[in-house]
Amino acid sequence: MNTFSEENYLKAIYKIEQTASSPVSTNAIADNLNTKPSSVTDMLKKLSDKELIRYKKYQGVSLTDQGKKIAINTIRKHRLWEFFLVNHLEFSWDEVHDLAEDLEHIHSEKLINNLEKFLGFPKFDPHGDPIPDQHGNIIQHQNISLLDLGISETGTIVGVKEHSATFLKFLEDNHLIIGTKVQVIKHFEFDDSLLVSVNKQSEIMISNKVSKNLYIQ
Amino acid sequence: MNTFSEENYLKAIYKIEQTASSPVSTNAIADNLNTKPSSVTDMLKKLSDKELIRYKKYQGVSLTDQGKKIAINTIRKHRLWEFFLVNHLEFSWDEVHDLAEDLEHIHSEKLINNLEKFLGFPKFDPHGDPIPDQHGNIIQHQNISLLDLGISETGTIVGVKEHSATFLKFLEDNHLIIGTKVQVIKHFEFDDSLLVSVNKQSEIMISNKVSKNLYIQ
DNA sequence: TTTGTTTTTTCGACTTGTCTAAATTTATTT
DNA sequence: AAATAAATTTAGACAAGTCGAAAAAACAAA
Repeated sequence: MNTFSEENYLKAIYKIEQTASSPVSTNAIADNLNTKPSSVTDMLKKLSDKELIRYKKYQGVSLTDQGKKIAINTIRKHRLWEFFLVNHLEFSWDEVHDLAEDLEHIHSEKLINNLEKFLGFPKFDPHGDPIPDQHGNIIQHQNISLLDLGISETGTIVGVKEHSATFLKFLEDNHLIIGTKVQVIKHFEFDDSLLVSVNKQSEIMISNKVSKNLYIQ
Repeated sequence: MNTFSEENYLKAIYKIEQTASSPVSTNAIADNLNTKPSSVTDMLKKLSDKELIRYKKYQGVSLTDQGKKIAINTIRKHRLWEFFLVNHLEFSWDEVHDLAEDLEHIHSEKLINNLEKFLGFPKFDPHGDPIPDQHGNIIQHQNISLLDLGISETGTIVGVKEHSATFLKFLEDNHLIIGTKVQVIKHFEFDDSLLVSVNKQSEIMISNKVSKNLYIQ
């Protein structure tokens, strides 16, 4: 069985692999985990010995199949717990991350599989991120942001790129939650802000920073 | 915030205080936690520095109000999680202990209070142990064992003293679960075994070891 | 290509929690 | 009360995970 710390490193490497290029650098991991490069190097040796990553000094790392499996399973737990907290325990989507960060390290396959069944096999967590199934299969995001929409085109909010509590609170305050129908009315080129119609009821000005962090379908 | 280990020590001290006499000895704690007396001494110093226990060398320990509060809160979490696992996630009462032992260390008051509400403010866990409320109040057990019942007296099983999986499985196999009505038919003095009527339907021979570990009301 | 900068690793150190072996204190027994 | 036994503590050691400072490697640039 792996430690909390090992799981966090594997998850970080997985996430960096998804966005940036492989192999993953020591500094990128340190940034992601708010730890120091020297600590990362130490852990990389350990993970390499366990054959959870491929690692050559100064060359960066990539996950092995086994490492990837653990990373995805950890993400699966995280997202199922988030779903549980929001849909059954009255948590809001901006306050579940840290708690799920702890719960994801509870080691019991039976627990997580039974929880998944109890929840009705949800496919997406409260932020619209896909929940991997028992075998590690994930529905991949399209990653179309609101910024990609042309004038008068419509879409539905299906996820967020940024997960900070402040951003999520902002969205909730402005009724830009998952499932909301939006239509781009105007695009102001000088700052890439958008005038958007929300659920055909109201209109709102959205900054570039917001629109690029909203996933649409 | 306290570490997992600190919480386990406080819980152990609390449990020993309940059964045996105060002050609690180093060896008793070591036995309870399957650790060595020298490790216990180290931790006692730490807990004493934090004023969670009263400790004088060679004199044993007792919990301070603050230490007791943490111990009870940890037990509260443990029992609420057990209730959740058995009543919502299809776990049986003999397989939840170790898992709850991990979940009880998740640090979030909101989580546990919302879980309690979701569960409908249960008063007893799956083994019949009382669940402390948010303020640390506990319904105290009567601790009448089946062995205390006289001939032809009846009672209802409300709890178990022993929590091992083997004992719990034995009880389940023999339909001696919480809520079962029992009546003592015969008492065999040579080995203190009992012939017991179960739910007025069947009769079963029960050894002394079993009867003294069943709580009745 | 030689110098300078950034990235990464090594080294020694610290914390937490554990252990064994030895020393000390308390308890028991004769 | 002295001797023995039991319980407890001390001391030194170890593993995990982290860090800062310094060395080494890789990269960039003049």
